[in-house]
Amino acid sequence: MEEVKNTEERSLNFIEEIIEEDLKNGKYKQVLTRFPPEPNGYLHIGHASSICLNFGLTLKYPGYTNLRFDDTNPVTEDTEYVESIKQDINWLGFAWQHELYASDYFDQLYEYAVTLIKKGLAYIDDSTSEEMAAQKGTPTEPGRNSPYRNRSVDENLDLFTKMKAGAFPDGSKTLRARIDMAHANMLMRDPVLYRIKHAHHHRTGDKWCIYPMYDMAHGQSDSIETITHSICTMEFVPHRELYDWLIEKLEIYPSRQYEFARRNINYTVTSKRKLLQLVNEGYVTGWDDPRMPTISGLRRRGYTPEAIREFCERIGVAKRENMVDVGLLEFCVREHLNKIAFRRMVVFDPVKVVITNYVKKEPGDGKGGEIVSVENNPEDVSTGHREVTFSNEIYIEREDFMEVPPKKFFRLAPGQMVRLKSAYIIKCDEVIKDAAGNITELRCSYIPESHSGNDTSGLKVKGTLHWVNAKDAIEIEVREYDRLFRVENAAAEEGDFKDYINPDSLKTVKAYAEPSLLNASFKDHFQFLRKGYYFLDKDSEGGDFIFNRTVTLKDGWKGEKQ
RNA sequence: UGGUCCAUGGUGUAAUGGUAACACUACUGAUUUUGGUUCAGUCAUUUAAGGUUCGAAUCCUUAUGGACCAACCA
Repeated sequence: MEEVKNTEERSLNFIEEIIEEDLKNGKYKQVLTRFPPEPNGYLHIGHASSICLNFGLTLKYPGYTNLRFDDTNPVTEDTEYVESIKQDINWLGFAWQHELYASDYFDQLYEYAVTLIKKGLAYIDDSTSEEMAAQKGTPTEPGRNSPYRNRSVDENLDLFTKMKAGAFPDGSKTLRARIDMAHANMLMRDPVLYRIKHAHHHRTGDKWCIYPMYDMAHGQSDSIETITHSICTMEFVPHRELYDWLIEKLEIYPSRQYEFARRNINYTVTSKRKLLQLVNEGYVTGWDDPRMPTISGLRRRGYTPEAIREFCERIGVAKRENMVDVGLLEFCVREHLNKIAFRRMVVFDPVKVVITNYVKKEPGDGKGGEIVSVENNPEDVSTGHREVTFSNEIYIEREDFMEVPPKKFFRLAPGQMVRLKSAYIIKCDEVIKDAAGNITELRCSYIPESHSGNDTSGLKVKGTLHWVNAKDAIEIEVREYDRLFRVENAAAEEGDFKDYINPDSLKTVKAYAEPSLLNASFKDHFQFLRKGYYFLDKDSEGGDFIFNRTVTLKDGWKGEKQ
């Protein structure tokens, strides 16, 4: 008898609940969302959450998602950012329905402003920003009306036309909504709708010298595109009242705004302002520095879109303050990379091992040695095997040998045996040191019957080491990255957040690798056995091979602590 | 001292008035030719106090704690 399949449906997040309700009661037939970045910086892991949410929703429900650049502030925006944002969204695996810009709507937005003026709901204010701030009041005290608040509709229309025509200098006038200077919501105290900026816009060039503010553009753009669910982060909650007010007064399509809590991740910062500082002040090499939490940084570091999407899925969507452990992101990337990464052997800090009783001459290269076969990925047998040369001189990791080993040291030590991955079991017979007492060489003997795959020695060893053949190992550069900050939440610490940067976030080392790494490409992710996951860096060129450490392997060994 | 939003293990989410669930982390143990992977197990009376109810994480009240709001930024 077949058991009833217990397909435990993943529970819905609060936005999905709203959508399912809207769909069920016929409020909408399809769901339209938008991802609205401002092209003034690169996308980061926090944006990935929003991207996965917005695009994910319309993959799950009928409808589509627009990409809309919120480009209403020409002085900070640039096409470089537009290009990087498009690339990052694509790389994450999402496709937008329409590529749009708030600046596409500047003419319409201007008409909306005129409508408000005609309705007596907006006026031209000559107050300076300081005067305006003084009039604004505080959260606990009401504000005062601007002396320009009661200009006639005709005068306002005339002034606004002249503003558009360029008759006034920057900052000399604004268009303000006429709402209520005593409103409990500070944003409703006659917010600025348009300001004068004689600045070149990345799309509209010099056509405009007045630009709408966020509140005058965002909801209206949503409305023009008939976005049904306009999803943003919690800091926009107070804006919702203004969002709704403008839609109501303008009598346009009623898009609705919903807010969720932005995701904070420990040991990093996700604020475009702070990330820009790190870039501009040289703390990192660029927006795509592998230490950056940007999508481009993560990509360069070796993260995969699958891992990032899985991460966003796992952290979910909610409204409460949060601080996600970066360990979860690392788990997600290890989980994916474990399935797809090619295993390779690389020795970082080599110590030479001479196998004194090894006399094989094959395969006849004159140096002695043989070829062993090593699986490319034990998690995926379809990836097959590769050939690696073995000889009487190899390198192993210096830390894999201890002259006086602690209790559960399963690696090499005098008189102790270990297996060399996919090759033989060896035993350490003698330790050679230089005058200063540094170990320069380990003399070992191997067990001829212990060849991997057809071991008849009957020996059982606890440890298996990675190694490279000293006679053909290639030299590579490895960039070992660690968390960018020493503290979980640098932004919340005393003083400048940059004081908490981890000075050891990058260590560049030389390492010795098996020659198969010469074929590495940007399509491949690697696991350097017993070390971590690595990805070719774009700085590699000519004969240079540079690898970024994506993440270490989980290390279950407690070390020497007894 | 105004308004708004939020409060469930160390972390992130679930439970939609009916036995607090899942994942990550951590710690045990098993398996392993990666101290990886895999597998098994351990870790909370839901911020507090009242109330409604046969029954409350869920509804109500109060308190407490946190976040956000006074750019011509978004």
